[in-house]
Amino acid sequence: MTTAHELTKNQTLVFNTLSRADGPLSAYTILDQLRGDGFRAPLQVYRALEKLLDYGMVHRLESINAFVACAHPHNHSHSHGMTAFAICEKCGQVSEFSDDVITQRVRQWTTDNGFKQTKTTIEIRGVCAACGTA
Amino acid sequence: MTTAHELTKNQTLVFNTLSRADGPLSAYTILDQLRGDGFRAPLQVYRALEKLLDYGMVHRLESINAFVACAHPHNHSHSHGMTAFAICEKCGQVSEFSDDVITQRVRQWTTDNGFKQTKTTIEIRGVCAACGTA
DNA sequence: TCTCGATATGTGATGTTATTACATTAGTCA
DNA sequence: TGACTAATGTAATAACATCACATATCGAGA
Repeated sequence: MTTAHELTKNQTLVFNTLSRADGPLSAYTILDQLRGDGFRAPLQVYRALEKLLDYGMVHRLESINAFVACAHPHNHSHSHGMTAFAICEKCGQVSEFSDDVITQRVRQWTTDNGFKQTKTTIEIRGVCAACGTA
Repeated sequence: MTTAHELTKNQTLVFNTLSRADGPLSAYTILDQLRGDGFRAPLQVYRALEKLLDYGMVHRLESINAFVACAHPHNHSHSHGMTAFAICEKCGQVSEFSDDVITQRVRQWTTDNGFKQTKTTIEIRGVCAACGTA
């Protein structure tokens, strides 16, 4: 299951950019950071992101149109659980967590309602502890 | 508590458009539907939506950049739990529900982590019962 | 080796979503 | 009236994402 994916050149560049960043980046920010490496067009970024999302190495934050490297790189122990994100609106930091009870309750609802789930987004917006006390 | 908000002309037009729709609409779709009523620019829609979101009469679906009239018109009191949405990718129908356990678990995490939550998004993408059996 | 097919890449144009900036209008109230 | 506030009108632009088409790269057979 946990295959180590061979990344292509562009995928590697995009993934490294996200890994080095200390918060989520938009596709266009990634593009700008990779101009020096020959990137010229948005599609180069979006295509790489698509694969990285497939591989589970990157997450998309729907509520801010941004992307972030997965916080649990080689640990897929939570891979059948849904991942939730807490996004600080002050500093931009994202905390990733997974809660079995939430996963369970969502599954409960989908089962009860015959809904075939493909992807679930859970994003909490607010102010993180560090920014809240500052 | 549940104040009936006086809606302005544009807010009323936008809200009625969303209410009549049998699924979520994008801001630009709303705009097109209201051209006959004098709407000319996106901002007219976005400004109305902003207020309607404030009033809790409309929800924004982050994962599809669209808006939908609240399914529970009367008691929109914020003290109730977080609202989750199941969005069918076949027919576009949205089911709105609220789960106390999920609300509880999210609050638990935010409390434990000193995160001051302002807004939470829970969106399930997939195929609804009707489309799944069809 | 050559050719085929699959995958990856390059590039410009276009489509879609959202905001900024500034002008105008309408209602409230001292 | 005048001054203040909320709502509206409009153009331009910013931000996010995809389409269409050309080219390149690489591995599996003939």
